[in-house]
Amino acid sequence: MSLLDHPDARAFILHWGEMGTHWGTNRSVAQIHALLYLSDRPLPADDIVDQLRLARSNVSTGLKELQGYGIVRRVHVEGDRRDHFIAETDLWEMLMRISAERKRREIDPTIALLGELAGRLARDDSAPPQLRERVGRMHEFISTLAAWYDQVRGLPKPTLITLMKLGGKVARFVSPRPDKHRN
Amino acid sequence: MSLLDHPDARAFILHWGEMGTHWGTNRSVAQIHALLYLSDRPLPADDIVDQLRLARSNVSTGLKELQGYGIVRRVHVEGDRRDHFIAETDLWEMLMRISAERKRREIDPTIALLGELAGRLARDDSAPPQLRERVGRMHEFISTLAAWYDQVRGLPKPTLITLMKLGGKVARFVSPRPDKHRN
DNA sequence: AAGCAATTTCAGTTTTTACAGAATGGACCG
DNA sequence: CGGTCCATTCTGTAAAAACTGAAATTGCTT
Repeated sequence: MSLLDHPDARAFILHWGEMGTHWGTNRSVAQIHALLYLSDRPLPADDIVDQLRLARSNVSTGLKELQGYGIVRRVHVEGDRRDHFIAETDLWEMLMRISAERKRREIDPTIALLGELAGRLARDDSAPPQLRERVGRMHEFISTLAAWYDQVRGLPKPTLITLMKLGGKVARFVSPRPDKHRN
Repeated sequence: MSLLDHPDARAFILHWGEMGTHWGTNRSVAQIHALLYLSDRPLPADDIVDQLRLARSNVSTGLKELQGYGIVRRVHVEGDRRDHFIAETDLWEMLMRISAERKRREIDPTIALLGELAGRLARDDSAPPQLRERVGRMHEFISTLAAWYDQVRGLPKPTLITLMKLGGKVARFVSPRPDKHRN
């Protein structure tokens, strides 16, 4: 008896798949992830094929991608030769891993490029001034965000959760005198 | 003389366009945005067409989308009947608007759906226990993130910038005793 | 080391998305 | 009002992405 027989599980998986298409993967990958997230036991690729009606090859690729993000892992199941897969169920962990990986793949190279452009423009007298300024600001801005992310990411999970629950109240701790920095 | 004649401007726009494809819009929209961001004066749609070599219709659609995110606005230019457009140059503002809009369009409906599913599952005795639990957790998790976002978003910009620069040091303010909450 | 089961890779197809050009709509001017 | 200038919407096409099924590879098992 399959999870997908339950209409709410089905709704979850369909929605998750749709979300995927807006957030950087394709439907299949997100659906595979959703299915594994809901499953209470490791699933072999074939089960995923059956439940989601995808081609075997597609599932293989999807699993590889999910493993690349570190949110799915292969496990061995007693008495079965086939690989089985389980999803990370700690949602903090999941979020952290996805964001770390996307930063690595997309943000870091962007920062590198912006740094290069900003550097060159700073020395280029013929460059339009607003070009120099705007590229420079973009570089600085994204670098600042990235640095913040790296630091916060390093905090212990319980601290993060506490901070999160604090919400806007963290503002109490910063001096009410705004600095003059402008981004 | 066009911005795109400058190789660094060109590189910026091309890269930004590429980023767009990974972060929820298409290349054209992101390129239009990049061009406006770099421009020191309001541009009419025709100029965008000429510089980026896009169809007029495409530029029209792209501008509409960017205005939908609130990061581009129409301005009137003295003695010219045509609409002109400028991009938000405050990057904080830009980030805030994009994230607020995406939350509104994608996250909020997801929370609503998850709430519905979680509610129904809680009452459904026949539901597999891990299904109930996992959907419930996902709902709780995303709701918490969203609430955090809404609160932080409301803080004055200078406070946000200060907090950001503090980075991991904010952790100093939270008691080192971890709570037992698990997400 | 041959045979089998499972997985991955690859080439071709389908589906989806982005785009151009044509057609339509609307404001302003004479 | 009729014409011109812009902007937008619509429709078919081109480009890109996702997916399939077949072939190739890996690696276990005897």
